[in-house]
Amino acid sequence: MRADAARNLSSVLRTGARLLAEDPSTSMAAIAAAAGVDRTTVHRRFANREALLRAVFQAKLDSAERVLDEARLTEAPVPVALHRYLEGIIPVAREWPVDTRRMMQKDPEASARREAQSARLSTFIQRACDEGYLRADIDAAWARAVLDALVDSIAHQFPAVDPPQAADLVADAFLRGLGVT
Amino acid sequence: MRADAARNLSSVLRTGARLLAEDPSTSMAAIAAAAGVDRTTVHRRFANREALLRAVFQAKLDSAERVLDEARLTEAPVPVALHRYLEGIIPVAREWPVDTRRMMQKDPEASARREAQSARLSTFIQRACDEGYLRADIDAAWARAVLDALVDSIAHQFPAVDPPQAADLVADAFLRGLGVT
DNA sequence: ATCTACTGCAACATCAATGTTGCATTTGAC
DNA sequence: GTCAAATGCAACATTGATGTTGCAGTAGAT
Repeated sequence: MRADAARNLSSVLRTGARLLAEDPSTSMAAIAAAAGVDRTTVHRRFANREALLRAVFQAKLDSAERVLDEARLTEAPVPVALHRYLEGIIPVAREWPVDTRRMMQKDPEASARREAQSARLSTFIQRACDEGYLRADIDAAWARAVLDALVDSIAHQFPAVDPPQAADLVADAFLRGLGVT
Repeated sequence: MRADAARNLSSVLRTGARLLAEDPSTSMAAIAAAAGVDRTTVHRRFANREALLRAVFQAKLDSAERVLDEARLTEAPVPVALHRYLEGIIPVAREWPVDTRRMMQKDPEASARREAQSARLSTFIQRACDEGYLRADIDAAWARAVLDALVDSIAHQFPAVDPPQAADLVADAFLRGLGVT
């Protein structure tokens, strides 16, 4: 039953993330039904609705953190790291489509983690500026926002584009749009 | 009192749009309180919560339609029309930050209007492709998504940037990112 | 000054979501 | 086969949001 429990928990989290992304006010009953488990089972795993949300956020943050680690944002050459980051983060955005910025306000711990990850990416963008991959007149914060927007767009509005091609599209639009080439 | 009523109604719509953008499940009580009117007054104006949402959407669609008209997307030169559209649509996005795509599912009439407006913009993007302002290998749907993403980003994450400068930033990133220049 | 429309306030009914508990049943581990 | 953990099911209490109504007060139009 250990295996069953783990499988169900994971299913609830993924289903919950999907439904909550479409409608943040989705009821726990709807999530439970979509995940194929009873409503009370969900309540036994997660004390509150907030606890469920926290678990979803944590799962997304875990995945994102792994991507940031493996992209080697501080060591690898900018174009290489950028592409590796994109190819990794786009599936994460698709699997956990919840908007972390909006929904984590009431979870200070998760917010702090998110801030830390955000800072890592901002540092990378700054490095791209410093090393001349972006035009000198480009504001780093704007560059950062553009990158996030492109990722969200390709991840959610073009789910059929596979990660490598999606990464190409985003990197191309980003480096051409704000870069020197 | 006609004047009072109209002013209060407008205030409720704007306040509601702002709160609903932050949290789509904001209660009518919270909206009424933020707008400085009694809860029952809101219920007297809008039969349902859905009616309130419809009114917000309609207000946004009205503003957006005016922008589309005045931009002369089919007649003016592409760069001119683009800039005029951006300078007009960014304030609209800021004043009505509600996400029309997600929240209008249950309002077929508003959805249809939104589709029509979306089609006008898509047609314009297609013209930009045909006239050589965008690279030949760029998918029109992707270009459209990029433009929307840039507008949302500058509108909501950089509220301090005034519309003309914001339009410059978006047009620059868009035309450089996907264009031939 | 009067009338009308609008508002705030209080009270009420309703409903959906949340969260809890007890019990029978299932299922994997040993 | 036995045991323990987990689940489904039904029932219940609680809470917050929604929507309604009656009444008194208020402000603008005439």
